[in-house]
Amino acid sequence: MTTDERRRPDARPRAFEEVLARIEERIASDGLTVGDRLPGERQLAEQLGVGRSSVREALRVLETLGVVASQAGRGPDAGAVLTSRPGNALTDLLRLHLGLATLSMREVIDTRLMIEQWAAARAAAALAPAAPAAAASTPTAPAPASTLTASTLTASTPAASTRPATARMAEAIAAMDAARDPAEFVEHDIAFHLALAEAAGNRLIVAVMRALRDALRRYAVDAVVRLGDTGGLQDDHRRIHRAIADGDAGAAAAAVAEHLARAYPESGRDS
Amino acid sequence: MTTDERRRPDARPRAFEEVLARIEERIASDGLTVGDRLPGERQLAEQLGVGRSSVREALRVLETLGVVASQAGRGPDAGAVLTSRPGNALTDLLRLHLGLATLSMREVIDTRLMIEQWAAARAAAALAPAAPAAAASTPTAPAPASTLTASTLTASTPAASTRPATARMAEAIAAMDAARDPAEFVEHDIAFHLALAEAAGNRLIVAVMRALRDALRRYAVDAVVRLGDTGGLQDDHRRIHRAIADGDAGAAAAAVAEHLARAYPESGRDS
DNA sequence: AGACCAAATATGGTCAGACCATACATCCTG
DNA sequence: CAGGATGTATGGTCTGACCATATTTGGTCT
Repeated sequence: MTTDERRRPDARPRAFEEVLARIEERIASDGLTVGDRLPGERQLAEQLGVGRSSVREALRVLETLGVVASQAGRGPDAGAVLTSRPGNALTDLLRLHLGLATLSMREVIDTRLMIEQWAAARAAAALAPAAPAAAASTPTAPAPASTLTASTLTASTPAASTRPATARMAEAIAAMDAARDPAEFVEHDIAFHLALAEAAGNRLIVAVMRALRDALRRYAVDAVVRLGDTGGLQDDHRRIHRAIADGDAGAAAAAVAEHLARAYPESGRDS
Repeated sequence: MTTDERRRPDARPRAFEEVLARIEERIASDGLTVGDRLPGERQLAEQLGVGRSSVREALRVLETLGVVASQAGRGPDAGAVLTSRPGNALTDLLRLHLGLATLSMREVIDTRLMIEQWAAARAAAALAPAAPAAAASTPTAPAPASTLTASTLTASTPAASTRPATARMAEAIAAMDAARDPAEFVEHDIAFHLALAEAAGNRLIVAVMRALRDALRRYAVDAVVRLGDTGGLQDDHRRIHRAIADGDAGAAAAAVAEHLARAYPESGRDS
């Protein structure tokens, strides 16, 4: 019984893979960055000595990975432009693999818990006035995390990231107070926790967090409905926000842990 | 300023996107799982009323996301088969976005640190209640975490996951002792840390960890070369392994923290 | 001149058909 | 019955054509 390994163990690379490699190579060597345009499909095909369809397959892969975006027509924005949207790829990845039962909801939730706690502590530490004088740690505070412009990573919410993350957390809390139904509440809840992740200043974490929350959206709505009262959750949110704004990493982590225990009471086993 | 948002704000879906949706729908409704075959490209094209090239683009996307694998020829394994390899997608994602400077090495490393510590504590906790016996012993009871068959997620190392994760950790330590050069050492070091992640029993974490380590491979080799002596690292590895085998979450987390401080002494640098 | 409208053009999106490479299935032979 | 020759289904690739879209260009009218 072939466990695996049978899939293309050696096989000579397919044409589109060659194209993929050449484009990646060109990005690295020519120092192309976000916003730059790639040659047109026809031109690329001729340059690389392959058919246009192979070029298109390669571009499709790059688009899936959030590296390029194509636009028809003419002008500066037309053609394949280098972008930077790993978020969608992660979201698709989670959704599909959850559908295939390769991943369980439990695993996704656990991962979210891990990130949430780390991000809270990290965000608080980034905003802390001065280091607690702990030898052999934290050399030079690199740019106040919240200054980080994660805009290039935001998937479809362009408005975000214009203000400090802590401010957006406060706004999200207010919006949750005003929410009229669970779905709306969850929407702002996601914004709150996303802002929390951004406050930690790590774009990879933000992208993963966004994908996780997207995958858990429905689940979260059900949880809110089941809870009924969102007062406790809001108390938690306020406590988390305050701890981070105060730069108290310990309190932030503790507040998040409490919040998650409330939101995901059943430490349900696998599935 | 083109903040964003201009890219396909509404635009009617492209043919391959429709195909993608239909295939995903079919997976969900027909309850298809890993190992099942999809109809041939020509047949799919006819069923969905699109050209074969559109079907191929959709399949390319699914292949990129690690959901299908195609094989030419004839027989039971030919055609597009549902698989489960999110790992490659994550690896490609990281590599490309690192190349585009969308992500910095610092962010990747920080993420790795987060996962590593969480996994260590989690792995220890998973082994704590039931069998606090020695490592690589008593594969009897269905140990909560280590029993998890992550085999479906392993990218290209099919041999793994056959034995308890703690046993593989021990083997990796031995292999590192026998390593003759930094590259070889790092190879087994990756195996060690991957086994650690697997011991935590979360396939998503394992997939992410694998991608992170792949992205950091070169960086890790340089670090080992710079360090010169690997004795300290090995002491750490042994301490981590023991703490996990003993089910001591606190000690495991502490040991990992120490190890990482040693492996990544400085935290500047990016790119 | 300036404003406005029409044609040219560049670019991705899509399809149809052909042919090749691969690998199993089938059948024919000895 | 063994073993090779042939058949065939499947992905891989190329070519060429045409459509849709959006900018660029240029001409025309006021």
